[in-house]
Amino acid sequence: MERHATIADVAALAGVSVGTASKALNGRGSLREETRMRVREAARQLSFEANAGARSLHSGRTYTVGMITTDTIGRFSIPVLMGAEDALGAGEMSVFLCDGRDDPIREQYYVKTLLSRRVDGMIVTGRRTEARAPIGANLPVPVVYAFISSADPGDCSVVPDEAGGARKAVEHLLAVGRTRIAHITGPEHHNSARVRAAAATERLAEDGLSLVAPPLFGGWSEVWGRQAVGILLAGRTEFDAVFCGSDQIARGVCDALRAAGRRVPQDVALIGFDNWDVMTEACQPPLTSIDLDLEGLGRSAAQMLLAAINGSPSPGRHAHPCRLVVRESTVRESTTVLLP
Amino acid sequence: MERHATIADVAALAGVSVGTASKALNGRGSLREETRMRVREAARQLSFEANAGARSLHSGRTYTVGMITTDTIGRFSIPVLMGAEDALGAGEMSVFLCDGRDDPIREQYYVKTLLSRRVDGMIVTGRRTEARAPIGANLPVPVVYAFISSADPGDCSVVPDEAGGARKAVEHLLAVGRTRIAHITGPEHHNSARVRAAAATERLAEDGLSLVAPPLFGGWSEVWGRQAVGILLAGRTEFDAVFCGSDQIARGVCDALRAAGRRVPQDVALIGFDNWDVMTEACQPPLTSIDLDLEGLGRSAAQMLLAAINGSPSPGRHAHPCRLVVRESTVRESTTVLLP
DNA sequence: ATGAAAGCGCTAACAG
DNA sequence: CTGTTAGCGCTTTCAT
Repeated sequence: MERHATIADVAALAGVSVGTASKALNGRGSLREETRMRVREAARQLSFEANAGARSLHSGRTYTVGMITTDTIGRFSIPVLMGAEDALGAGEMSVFLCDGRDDPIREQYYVKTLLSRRVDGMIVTGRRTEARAPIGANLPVPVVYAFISSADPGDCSVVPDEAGGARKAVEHLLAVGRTRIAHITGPEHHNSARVRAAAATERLAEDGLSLVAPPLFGGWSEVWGRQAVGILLAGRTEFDAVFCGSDQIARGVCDALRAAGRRVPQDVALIGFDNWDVMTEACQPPLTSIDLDLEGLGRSAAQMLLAAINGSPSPGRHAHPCRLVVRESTVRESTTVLLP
Repeated sequence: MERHATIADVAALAGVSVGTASKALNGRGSLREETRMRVREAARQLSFEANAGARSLHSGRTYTVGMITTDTIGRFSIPVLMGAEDALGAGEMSVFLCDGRDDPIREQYYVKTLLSRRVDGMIVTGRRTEARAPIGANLPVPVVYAFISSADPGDCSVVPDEAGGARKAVEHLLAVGRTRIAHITGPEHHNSARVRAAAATERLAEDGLSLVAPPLFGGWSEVWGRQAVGILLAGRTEFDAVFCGSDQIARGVCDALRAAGRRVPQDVALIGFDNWDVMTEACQPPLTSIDLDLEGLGRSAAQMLLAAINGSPSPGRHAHPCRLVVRESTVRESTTVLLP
């Protein structure tokens, strides 16, 4: 295990001063081409990599951003994280990852750590779309909230347009000729469940319609989806479509409907939410769903952060549009189609 | 947005020299308690956080490790990552995350980036358990491979004991009285599929038994699980248990068996692999599975890295044991039981 | 075109 | 007990 070479080692090997070596390596100043090459060769030979910490003492920048997940890293934070990593990587920035584990103490510890490492900015993300307390007041670096949002309306937050997504779901069901729509979703204390239910109701009202029954709030799981169908069938309500708050619920609904002898989509059109491949593909038939475009959201958040770092912040709450992805649970024989 | 305060600012505000301020803040040297408090108070007032980069110029350490995923971050790398983050966090270390995206160029770029940032060590992980080319030769910092392994047997790799896991699965089926066991698994070109199939076969042979049919290689999906049951039923082979290479396959198998009128577990005992909650919980009945303990694996890898950083490397390949998790797909009416 | 020297923020000797 | 000084690795004037 070799030691790290310093620029002094390189200079010595090339027979020049450190100042010259620095210029040669960074393409500054005016040097003889021959000298430049000699230094470059020495650096290569020693596997020299400039010490970023020392370097940032001058530039004041670290080309690093911190990413804090408030709760545990999971299915929702990953795509956000990847999208952000993508956009930041293009800007030659690295990402520090910090897993908050729903622990405010841990979170504050990480904020301090990131600040001491002089990150150029921070992205805060999490599993729920609920607004949360700002991660700190008057921080010396810009912060962007992605997926979750900050309770301070002056902070920059990028959130999925869940209401818009729910409206798209309803519009699609209407477009394929369904009017007797039921809604099965997650726990009422989840912001997402409430927002989506409200938006669906509202969109139906615009066409003079309403849900065939009040929204069924429960859990986000397949098990709940199956139970909910039981409840729906036990009531005498007729329905020709079900809009579900998650793909897992939809999958459960689908299985239960089939077990009860109802065909999807002929008798009942079915649409989920999240566009989670594991569920949409395994569902019989494949499931139409609403995609949150989390990767795009993460990318967008990162771009706003980069802009803020460069002096052009985008304060406020930014809604990132959802996408409808049509599959056979709403339209027979369709090949998969993406609509904007 | 305030600027970062320097220790000079703190010293000035407290009316002492920077040297004294440094000692006060780090608890070194001998200072009057009053002075120490005065400096601390000044630091607090200015929200001073020592510049980690400048600090590491002296210590030579950054208290940072880099984590590179060879392929994209996903369901398998997350728990590894979290386990590692856990163990490293306890050692006051931060994690740099780099997403390799299966691109060797990208990967090498990240290795350089991490080295220039003077990480104290690196963890390399990925989605497949296959051995991969070392990430670099003769690097100046220790490297541990987690989940995946390095092709160089001298490198430190921590991998799940998949063969042991497959043996546990078979032993459990034998323990609940099944002897006519089928095996449905992923693509044959996947190392995991081959290893698990071979180990299952071998374990049966130790009891003078064999699989009722050659392993059915296909995909890792539910769809393939359902298809495979069709194949199995079309042949005239009798079977009283199915060991599946993944939980998704098992879930598909379960659905198809039920559709064919076979009861799980009465007619056919069913066991999966991965212990992925989404599948094991939604399966009817809940699915017995083999848990790779990826979080423990990540933790273990991180501990080895910490040890290596402190001068005690653990070269070679280390197998991390799998755990059997019993649910109702193999045992009726059981509450969930964990076996070692 | 090149070298010498100052300084980024911090710590650690060494004086006083 | 406290201040001064040197130096970590690098960049950037300013001389030469």
